[in-house]
Amino acid sequence: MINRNSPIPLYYQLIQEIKDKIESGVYEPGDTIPTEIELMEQFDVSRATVRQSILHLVNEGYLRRIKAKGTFVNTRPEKPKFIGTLKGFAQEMTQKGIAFSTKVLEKHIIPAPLKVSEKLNIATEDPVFHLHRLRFIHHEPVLIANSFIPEQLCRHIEDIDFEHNSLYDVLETNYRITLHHGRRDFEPAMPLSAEEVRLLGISSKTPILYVESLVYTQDNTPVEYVEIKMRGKFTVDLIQLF
Amino acid sequence: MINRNSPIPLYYQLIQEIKDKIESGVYEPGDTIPTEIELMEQFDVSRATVRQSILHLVNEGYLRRIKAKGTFVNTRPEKPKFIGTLKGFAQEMTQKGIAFSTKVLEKHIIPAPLKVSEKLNIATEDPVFHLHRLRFIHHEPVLIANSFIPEQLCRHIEDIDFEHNSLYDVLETNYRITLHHGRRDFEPAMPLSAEEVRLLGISSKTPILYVESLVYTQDNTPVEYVEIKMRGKFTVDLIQLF
DNA sequence: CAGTGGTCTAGACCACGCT
DNA sequence: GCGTGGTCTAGACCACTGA
Repeated sequence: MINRNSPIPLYYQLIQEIKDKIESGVYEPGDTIPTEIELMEQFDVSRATVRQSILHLVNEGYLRRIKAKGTFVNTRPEKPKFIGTLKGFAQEMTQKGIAFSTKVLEKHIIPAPLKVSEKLNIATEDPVFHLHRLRFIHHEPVLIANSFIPEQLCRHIEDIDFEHNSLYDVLETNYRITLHHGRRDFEPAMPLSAEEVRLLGISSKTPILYVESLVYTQDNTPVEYVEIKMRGKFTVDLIQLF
Repeated sequence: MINRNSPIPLYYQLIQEIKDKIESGVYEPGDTIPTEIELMEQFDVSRATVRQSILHLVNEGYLRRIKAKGTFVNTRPEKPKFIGTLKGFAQEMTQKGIAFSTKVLEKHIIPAPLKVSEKLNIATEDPVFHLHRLRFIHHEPVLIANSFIPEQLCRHIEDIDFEHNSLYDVLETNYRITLHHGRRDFEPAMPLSAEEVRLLGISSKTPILYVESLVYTQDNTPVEYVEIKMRGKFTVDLIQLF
């Protein structure tokens, strides 16, 4: 079951083995999985390796450990309540048949600022591609996006015309980078700079929506970190306390 | 700096050391911390112990590691955007000067159901105290709460009168359990059972607010898992896309 | 008392970034 | 080529649970 000649680390293979058995129902929620000793023998690896695998799965919420009792299977973590699709602005608009356009404000390789380097898990000052765009719907400015991509993943991307090409298309087509998953954080905010107010054509007292997004490839490499500021209004009916 | 006679594990002492230096600014965001080898020598522990400490801090977002480059300090994670206070219903109401009352529907030690055992990090079927309450404001039923607490933490709690005592007060006063932090998840829902509809005096088509809450002591021991269903309405002005 | 997970040590080899 | 973190081994002792 475990292949020692594979370039895939043993602990990672073991994670997959256990995950598979959980997802396929061999191990059911509430069951204990085999003890560390048993797993050592089954897969002929050291205890430290077994522990590395198990602790990883505990961190991901698949398992919980109780001292002197065993390692228990959790119910599959529910999907996040609000799942968005991993679409870019262009895709979204095209799909809805909405006319849009893009103006590129900035397009350079720069040394990664601290915050960006943290998000992309690279060293501060490592080169990143910075793409700063203003996007329009029906000729109305609605959205400012600041994207950052490690330059290592996309050499010479700064030569591409992003007024007529979508970023996600370019990543997929030119660099064979397929985005796999990601996370977006939404937060209401007030415009921070006069430039934002000017670009979006709003008053400095208009609240905007601030979105931070980080997307990854299948193997969990961070690809794009993007900060979006957009205007508009949105009403949600929530439920209330009193 | 590290005390080998302390009952506190070495790796945990080391975590505190590093965290302190981050929080006090000795290590600044973007800096590298000492290498694993250097930390081994500084604190005279093995590399595995150093790694255990560092990986813990990576998991908590304090550090990030970049192979062949080093271990970097992240900017302090911002506080969650919406911080609530860790108050119970009774405290909240008293503070606002609102008249409220409580009816206990159920009060027993039971074997922990699967979901509860996972939340409280105990084994399924381990004994837990189950408290099922209906709470009123101005004699109107508004809230159903199902609380679960590991029985090990609160022996004989089932003998206490919870119509005139608040749960959090009892935990603090009788059991010396001080709640330290927690998390609440809010979610709109429809009433699931006829009982809920009846108890809350609502129609089965009225949406309700479903809240899951898990609170911990300072040392991260889960104390109370509670599921709340409440009625009411709530309007939030969010910002909107288009 | 045996078995579990929790902690810890002292080694080893590797891939990778830098210079 | 040197130094970094990444992976891995083969031991050890402990505290706690449950029979």
